[in-house]
Amino acid sequence: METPSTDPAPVRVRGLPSWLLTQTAASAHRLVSGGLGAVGARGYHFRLLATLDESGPTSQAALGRHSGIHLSDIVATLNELAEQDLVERSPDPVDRRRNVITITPAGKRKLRHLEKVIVQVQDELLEPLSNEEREQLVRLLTRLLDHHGRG
Amino acid sequence: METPSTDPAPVRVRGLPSWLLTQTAASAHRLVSGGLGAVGARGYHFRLLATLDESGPTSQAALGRHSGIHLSDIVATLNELAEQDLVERSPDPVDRRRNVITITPAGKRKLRHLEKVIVQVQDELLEPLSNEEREQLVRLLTRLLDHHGRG
DNA sequence: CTAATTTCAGTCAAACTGACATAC
DNA sequence: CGTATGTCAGTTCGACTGAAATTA
Repeated sequence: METPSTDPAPVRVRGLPSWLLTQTAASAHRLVSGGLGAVGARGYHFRLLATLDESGPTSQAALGRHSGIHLSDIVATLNELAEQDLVERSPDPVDRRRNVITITPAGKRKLRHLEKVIVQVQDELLEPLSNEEREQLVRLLTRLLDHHGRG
Repeated sequence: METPSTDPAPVRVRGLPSWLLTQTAASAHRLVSGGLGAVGARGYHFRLLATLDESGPTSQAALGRHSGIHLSDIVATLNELAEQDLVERSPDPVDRRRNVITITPAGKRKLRHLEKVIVQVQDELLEPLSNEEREQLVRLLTRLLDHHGRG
């Protein structure tokens, strides 16, 4: 129920980059989930709304390519967003396989709200680091991400 | 099935530390899972065996405190490890609530094997970074982890 | 025919919750 | 009594798989 008050891990584990990454990611996930959950959203909702807002109306397949979210999850997440009238699904007249997904005004409002939450969470997450250190971390992680994910 | 060949994320998302962390952690998890999965293990197995090897025979509750794994997951993971004779569960004579968990010789052999796998994976994970950068990353993540996780 | 798009029905690992029986 | 321990059954989120139907 509550945080146990002891060692995070054995020596052979706690120095491992992969462990440090997954653990700090778990912290980040706790913070993000907490923040978004407090306003009835979760990570995929934010990521999809942000992707959609940036790309303009698109197909679900394109949404998948631009968000890094799997197509099957796109379908499910869009169902949830559409139910709240944050996005609109309409058939594409020029290609009848496709749906055109559009973010609604309510969706844009929600997105702006979620963005505020997310920004606050970043600050909580990075609290112990100076500005230079934060930038350093972002640069290092970006390099790792650029390298993998083209695999 | 295969990697989509496009943008990882929209601008408002791809600079977020929380997103970078969870995505690099996902890469790390893919690599670790792949490596461990190839020898029939997963993260909890390695972490528990390592914790156990370091602490010597202990109770499950202590194991939970020292590994950062939830008690309920400890139970399930120990069931799996015991089934493969990598650990032994025996009742504690001085406190009959407790089980004393001991790593077996086979468990130690397995642990040594898993360690090799894990070390290789670290190198794959950090490939694009210099040694100094790797140390930097480890320091920054450790600071974050020390800060959070104390509640 | 092949290829792209959407949908559905799953799996999986990790983290976590709540309840319960037992023993200290 | 309250607290610690072990067990079980369950959820959540994110990532992922496989298959099917439709249309280009």
